[in-house]
Amino acid sequence: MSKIDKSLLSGSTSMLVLALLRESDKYGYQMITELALRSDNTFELKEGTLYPVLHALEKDGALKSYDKQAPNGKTRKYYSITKKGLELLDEKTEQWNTFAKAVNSTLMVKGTV
Amino acid sequence: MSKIDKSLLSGSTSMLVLALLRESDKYGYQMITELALRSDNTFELKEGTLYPVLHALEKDGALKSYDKQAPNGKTRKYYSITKKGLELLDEKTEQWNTFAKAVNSTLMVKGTV
DNA sequence: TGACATACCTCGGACATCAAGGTATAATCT
DNA sequence: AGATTATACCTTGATGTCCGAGGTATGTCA
Repeated sequence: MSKIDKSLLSGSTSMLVLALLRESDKYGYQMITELALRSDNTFELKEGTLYPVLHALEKDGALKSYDKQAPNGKTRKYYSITKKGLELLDEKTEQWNTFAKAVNSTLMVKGTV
Repeated sequence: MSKIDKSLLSGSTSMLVLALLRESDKYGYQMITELALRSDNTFELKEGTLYPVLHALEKDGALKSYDKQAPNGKTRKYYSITKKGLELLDEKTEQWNTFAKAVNSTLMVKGTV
């Protein structure tokens, strides 16, 4: 439903990807559809955004990839999160919580609570 | 304290500015110090970011500005939020809530509560 | 006098997002 | 059989945001 300003997404994309992979290994295309599904289409992550992010995370050692044949014959590139990736996720989650709290308290300047 | 990834801020800057101005008219320099204070230094809005944002919001009709002499002799440029700005703030706030909810639900994929 | 705080501003680089394009295979529709 | 759609990967170029670094100017304080 609700389309949100894409710029809000900025910086949180890699966090969301890491969060998805903490659950289980996934391949790129799957992450896009899953994110859209779970967020009720709030996130419509684009391929042009995701793939570079995945490559960067892998280069940083936060992810590892392996190819796997799908039942339909297509080759899928699965990603799994590493120990380093889990640590990065923790960091980013903490930052997110701090950020969200600060935004909310700023938005409520009217003291309306 | 906690420095957060500046990219998280992306897109929310104008929302925060509008929120501050909903409370009362303020001048640029003041917004920077107030935001830092209120957010416990989570937001360290830079001048190079703020001033262009203010100019853009004014150009869009969301803000109006007027000069006012400060007791210390310096001329301050105060901004006040317009009806259009209030509507914009409502929009952005709603988007923010949607976004934050979606992020949180994605982060909790483990079902850990 | 020099240093610092206040108060405004702009420019250029760095980075993230995404539209648009590309490649290739398989399934489905006409 | 041919066309379209879905799956699945990728890159490039344009755009937009943020900020470091610089500039201007006034007032205060040592």
